Amino acid sequence: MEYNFREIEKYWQDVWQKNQVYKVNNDSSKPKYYVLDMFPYPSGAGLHVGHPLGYIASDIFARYKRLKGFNVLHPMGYDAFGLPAEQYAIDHGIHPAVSTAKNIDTFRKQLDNIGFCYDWDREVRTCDPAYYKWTQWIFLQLFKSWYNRSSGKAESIERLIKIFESEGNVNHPVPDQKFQISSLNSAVKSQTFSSSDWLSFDEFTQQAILMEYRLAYCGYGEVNWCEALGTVLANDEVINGVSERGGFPVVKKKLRQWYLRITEYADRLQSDLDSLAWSDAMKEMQTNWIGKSSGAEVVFKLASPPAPLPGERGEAKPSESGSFYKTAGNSWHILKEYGRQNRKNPTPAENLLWQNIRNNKLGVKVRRQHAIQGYIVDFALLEIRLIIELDGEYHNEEQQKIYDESRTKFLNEFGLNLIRFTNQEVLNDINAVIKKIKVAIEEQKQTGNSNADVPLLREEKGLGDEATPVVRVYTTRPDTIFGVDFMVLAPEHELVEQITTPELKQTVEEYVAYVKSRSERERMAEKKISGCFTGAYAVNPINGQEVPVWISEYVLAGYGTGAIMAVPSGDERDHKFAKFFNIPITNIFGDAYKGDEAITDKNVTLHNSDFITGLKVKEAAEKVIEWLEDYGDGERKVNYKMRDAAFSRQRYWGEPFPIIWKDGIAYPLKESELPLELPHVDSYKPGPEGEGPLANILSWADIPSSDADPTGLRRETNTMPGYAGSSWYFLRYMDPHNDNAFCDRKVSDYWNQVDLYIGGTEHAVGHLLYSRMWTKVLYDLGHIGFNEPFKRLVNQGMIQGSSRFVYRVRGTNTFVSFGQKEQYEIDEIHVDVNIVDGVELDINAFRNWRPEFEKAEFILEDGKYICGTEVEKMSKSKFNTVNPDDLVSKYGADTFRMYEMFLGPVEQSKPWDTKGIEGVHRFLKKLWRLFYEEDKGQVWTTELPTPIELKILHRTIKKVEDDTERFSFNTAVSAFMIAVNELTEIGCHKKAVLENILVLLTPYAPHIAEDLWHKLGNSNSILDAAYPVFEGKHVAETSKTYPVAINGKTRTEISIDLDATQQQVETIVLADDIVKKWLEGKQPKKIIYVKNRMINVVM
RNA sequence: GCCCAGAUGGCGGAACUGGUAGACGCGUCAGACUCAAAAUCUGGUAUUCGCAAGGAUGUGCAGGUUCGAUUCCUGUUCUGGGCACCA
Repeated sequence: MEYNFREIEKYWQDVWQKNQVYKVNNDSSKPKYYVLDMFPYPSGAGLHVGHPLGYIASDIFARYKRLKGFNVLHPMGYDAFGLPAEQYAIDHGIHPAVSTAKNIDTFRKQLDNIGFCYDWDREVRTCDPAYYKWTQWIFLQLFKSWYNRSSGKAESIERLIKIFESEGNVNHPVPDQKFQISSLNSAVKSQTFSSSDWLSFDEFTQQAILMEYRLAYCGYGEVNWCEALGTVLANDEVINGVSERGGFPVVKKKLRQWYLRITEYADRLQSDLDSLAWSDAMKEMQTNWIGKSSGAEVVFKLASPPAPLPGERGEAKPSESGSFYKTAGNSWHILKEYGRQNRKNPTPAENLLWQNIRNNKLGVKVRRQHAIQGYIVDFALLEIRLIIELDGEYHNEEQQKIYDESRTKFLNEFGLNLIRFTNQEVLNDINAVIKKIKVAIEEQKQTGNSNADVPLLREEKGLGDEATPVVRVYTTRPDTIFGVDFMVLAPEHELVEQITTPELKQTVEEYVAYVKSRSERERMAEKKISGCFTGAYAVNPINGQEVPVWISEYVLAGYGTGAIMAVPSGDERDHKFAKFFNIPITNIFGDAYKGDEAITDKNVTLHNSDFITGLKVKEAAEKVIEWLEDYGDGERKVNYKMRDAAFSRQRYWGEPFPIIWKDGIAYPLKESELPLELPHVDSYKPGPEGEGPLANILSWADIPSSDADPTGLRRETNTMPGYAGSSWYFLRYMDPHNDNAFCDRKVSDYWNQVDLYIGGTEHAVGHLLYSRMWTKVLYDLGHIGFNEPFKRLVNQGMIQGSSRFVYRVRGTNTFVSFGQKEQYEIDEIHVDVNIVDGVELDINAFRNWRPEFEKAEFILEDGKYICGTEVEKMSKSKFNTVNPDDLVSKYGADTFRMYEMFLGPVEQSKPWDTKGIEGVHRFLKKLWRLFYEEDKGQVWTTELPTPIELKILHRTIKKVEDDTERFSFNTAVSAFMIAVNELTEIGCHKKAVLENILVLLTPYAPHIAEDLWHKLGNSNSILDAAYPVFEGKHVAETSKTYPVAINGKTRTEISIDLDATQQQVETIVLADDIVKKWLEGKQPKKIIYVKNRMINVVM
């Protein structure tokens, strides 16, 4: 009886299906284990050998866990929305739903071939309305929530509205600092409003404000717009500024877009990484993506240009925030300077109070000696409009009282409340004073901001200061502030136009236009230094130094404030920039700075830096931040590199947004109206102005008028991006048929987190961050009971394609072999790897491959045509894909599974090579022969095993179990081979040994294991057999053959008892002839003996 | 440019915690069986010097730490993945 794998595999796959052996229950007395694969995008090319690598690994682990007694959830589905299906539809006129369904069928057949243990009852498809109903539903939860920074979690927008109604937004500032509430009836646009402000706003304004808080929100963002194709392009589709298809120019265009406010979760996404069993590399990538940095935001005022002589310059250009070139009036500067002096010389009481209330100790920002409308107040809590005054000594009590009253009255008119303490009160019982302040703050929060007509205070400047334009820069190195030599703005910074002097206007505009034509990646990758002076100067707040303001593409608008203070002596890029443009460099590192390289070492002491001279980075940074906060010229700031996630696409094949627009307000659909199904279209052309194709379907997009809503309702015509459906699919598998919830809470409580997630590193920052965020939102809102989706993550490597090339002599039909290609003008052509044996082309197969090559002529070398090779991504267009079906039909699923594992560690990327598959196939045949031989028939027996056989068995149990646990599947396969080789060698055919080997083998080669298991007389399925238990006694050794090295070089081997002492070992070693020879009669310096490892004689 | 990973015989890889470098498999060479082939089996196979015994060299490259380094450290080269609209 020979190993007829085709028959066996077909038979058992049918039996397993009939008996529904892979069906998983949501309740079980066994412990649960959830093994998940990253589900595939069902591309038209079908499954290639790279796909199953991770699937086989997870299948092995799932089966292994099942043998170990777990209730294992191991599902599969399809990430079925996406660009390629739509592009296919544009090119071939086949509807994405049709081509996707067809592709899924192919994938399914291919997956079934390999014999996975998926519970297919739980399959999900993201493009199925029953599925995306819940994607839309979760989107609505995001839309209807905001992130409460006080409680640190997502909460319902209803609650936010209640807060606004009762206290305005003083305690919950707008997340986006750039946002200004334009409807505020005030000379000063602001981010802060009171409860009465809120109540006075019209619905449009209220909704616009709420939009600034929603976790899913609408804003404006730039897209790649290709006028010629009339469509928005993915970054992928843009190459060097032109479209991949057709090579048409691509420009940036601003469009209304949906976003997810993932930045609010930055901190939690960062800190919760600690709880995950992911590789350090993966955590590091996410950490770097989130990019948390702490530093300072520093306010640089723009230097006023020299006062124009009368008549020399026309009217100064007024700006929106007041008149730009006009000074604010002399009194303001005098007051501010006066305040500054006061701060430098505080009274003891002031100082004590300041130390106790500074820096958010009250939860409210406090400024001291702050100028407001002609007065300097001692402490100003501008956010909540509370002033704390500390009275000096009473020279004239009566007069002081009158003065205080008038001052109080005056400030009250500006909506400011006052509390007052005496010096004595502060000095005698500071705690009582703090207590009173806290009470006042609470009261103020409850009742404050009642005077809606009064212009709002701008937190950063106070009243009276509006006219001076400022640039805020973000820096992670505030300690280097004395080394600032210039400032650089991102070319798209909003102030650029305003500050550029007329002489430089044209140069700046040209430079900005150049930068706009470049992608962000090109800008970052650019080695050449470029930039442009604006003609403006900014004042370093710390030393009053005026520095030139430049623009350059190396400063990105999206990061920090889009502006940097450049410190050439302390930053590599700033240094190169200064050298390139000959900007004088201030050295703040003394002798450490040699003039040719910036000093980025953080252990260097600062020089030439006023009050931080002599300090090191950390301490100096603290002092500078303190100084900036004291003087109101900046503040401590935590910054993230991560940006909010763009969540809309101008495409057809994605989830429609359950949103209806009316008069510029987004209204969510009711839950009962979900799913909002994707309408059928016949054309995939984009809508006018770059909107998605849905905009063309007026019958769908424009909602018919009715009496209740007479006009103006229009559906959102963008669709959701690919990662929408994949951000939560692991939850749907738990409860895939539930029509009342995305997943029943009881069920998600049972299955809980994914215990093992296997997928590629290419998802390190996209999918893996988004699904973490969605999980956290669902957790915050109480829909699930865990806040991380994937407990353990294993990254499978990429199987690359090994491409083959032929070389056609240009303009002919002649092909030259690899060795002679240098002698001709040639075109390199990808050739199908399946018609190349190694590097030798099958010439006949090539002629038959495509009609155009039918009459091909060849110039051979040594009678062969040798192809060129290159390792590339596996893709249909490169003709380097290998179809697993071919291998399965030739060698069987068990061989294929084991070979994929045998290739190397799952985590490692490697090019595919089919060559070695024979070896694995031979191994399975050899295994079979332990049971049955062709001529003899059954050879297995029921004899009792010998100690040596048990040793082989138990060594294998240990090795395979350990290797499976640590995902070292390639070495486990090797252990099986060793076991079978050894058993063959000693002629062991005993059921007692072989049966156990079969159970160990089940996860790897389930078909042959099940078949032989039954042939041994078992009637139950091996899938639920008991995993063999390792017993150390069978493998125990009493002695070991030690390698003996002389001076670290192995010279001989000596067998020594394991319980020998150092003394005994030394005696044995020194008595050895070879050791004696190498010692040449000398005494060894020392003998290193590591038990069970090695011996080293040092001379 | 930035972030992450990798580099070991002709090839895929092994060496798990700093302790015999090359397990296992492919390929290849020699042999057995055979009219022959396939299949199967046996033996050799890092490079190099040597008839052999034995020696030297060797884990991308250059250094360092250590009795001992594929493993740790510093620098460097190349390859792969990602860099926000491919999935």
